[in-house]
Amino acid sequence: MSTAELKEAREIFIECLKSRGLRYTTQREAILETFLSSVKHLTVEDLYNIVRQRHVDIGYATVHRNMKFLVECSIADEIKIGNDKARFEKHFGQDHHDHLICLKCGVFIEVHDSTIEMLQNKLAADNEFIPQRHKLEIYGICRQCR
Amino acid sequence: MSTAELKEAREIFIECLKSRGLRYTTQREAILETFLSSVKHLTVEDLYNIVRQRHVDIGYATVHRNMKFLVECSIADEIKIGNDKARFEKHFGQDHHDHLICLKCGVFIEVHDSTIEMLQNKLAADNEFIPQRHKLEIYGICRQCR
DNA sequence: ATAATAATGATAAGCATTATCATAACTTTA
DNA sequence: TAAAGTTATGATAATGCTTATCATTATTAT
Repeated sequence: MSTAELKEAREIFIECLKSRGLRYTTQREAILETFLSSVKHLTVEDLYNIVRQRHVDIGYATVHRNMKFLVECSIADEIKIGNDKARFEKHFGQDHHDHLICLKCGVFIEVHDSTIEMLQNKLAADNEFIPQRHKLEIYGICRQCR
Repeated sequence: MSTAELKEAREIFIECLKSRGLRYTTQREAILETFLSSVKHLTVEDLYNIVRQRHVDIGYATVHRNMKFLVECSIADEIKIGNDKARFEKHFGQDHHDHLICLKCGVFIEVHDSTIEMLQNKLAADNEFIPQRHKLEIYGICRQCR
C-alpha cells in the first residue's frame, strides 16, 4: 500500500472514529499501520506480535477490538474459514470479496469477475432477494503447489 | 426426501462404513434418518435433541462424530457462517453449494447457476488454479423479511 | 466362548472470541 | 490549570463451540 493510500485510510479511520466520538490513540495508529503495511492475510495474533515490536505493552484485546473496529469502518474485511482464526485483509470496496484458497499451502489469491457479480445479482433477484454482500471462495490447488 | 432417496443414502452410508471396517449401529441409523428427514439446516444440537426422542440415551458426542462422518461420506455438507454453530444440509453433488442467506431471519435459500459455475472455473483457470470445491454465499434480505 | 475390535457416552480439554473491570489517558468544563 | 467526565487500554475471566480422551459396552471374528 502506497504512502498516499495509507494516508487516505488513516483519514477515513480518524473520520470514522470522530463520528462516534472516539479517539485516535497511539495504539490505534500502530494497529492501523501494521495492518495496512502487511502483505498477507494476518490473524489478530499475527498483528499483535508485529505491533508489539513497536508498541511493547499493547494488549491482545486491544488489537482484537480495533481490528473489529477497522471492519466496521470498512477499512478491513474479516475472513473466516471453518474454525480457523479470523484473518484480515484490506477492504476493496463493494463486492470484491472473492478468493481462490489453496488447500495445500493456504495462500489466498484475490480475484474479481464482474460477470459473476452480475449473475449473482440476477440470481438474487430471481429469488426476490435483496443482496447486500457476498462471499465467494474457491478451494483448490494453486500453481506453486501443483 | 423420498423413501427411495433415503434408502439410497442409507446404502451409500453403509458402503462407506464398510469400506473402512466400521459398523452400522442403531445410533448411526437414527442420526442418518433424522438428518435425512429434516427440512431445515440443523445444528448438531438440533439433531441431538431430535434423535433423543427416539434414542433416549444417545450422547452429544456421538451425534457430532457421526455428522462429521456423514460429511466425509458426502451425504451431508457442513455450513459455517462466522462463529455460529455448524449446520448441516444434504449433499447435492458436485458444485451445488450456493446460498442466499437472509440477514434478518437467517433463512438459507439454496440456489444454483451453471453459468456462474462455469465462470468460476474460468476464473480459476486464468489464475492457473485447480478448483476442487467452492462456496458462494449471498447475504441480504429475503422476500418475507422485506 | 474368548479374544479382538469398534462404538458409545460422559466429560474434560482446547481454542478462538468476547466480556469484564480496574486503571490509565485524554477531553472538556469551569 | 484543576476537576470532572469520558473513553481506551490491558489483563484476565467467561463463553461457547468443537474436539479429544477414556472407561464401558456392543459387535464381530476366531
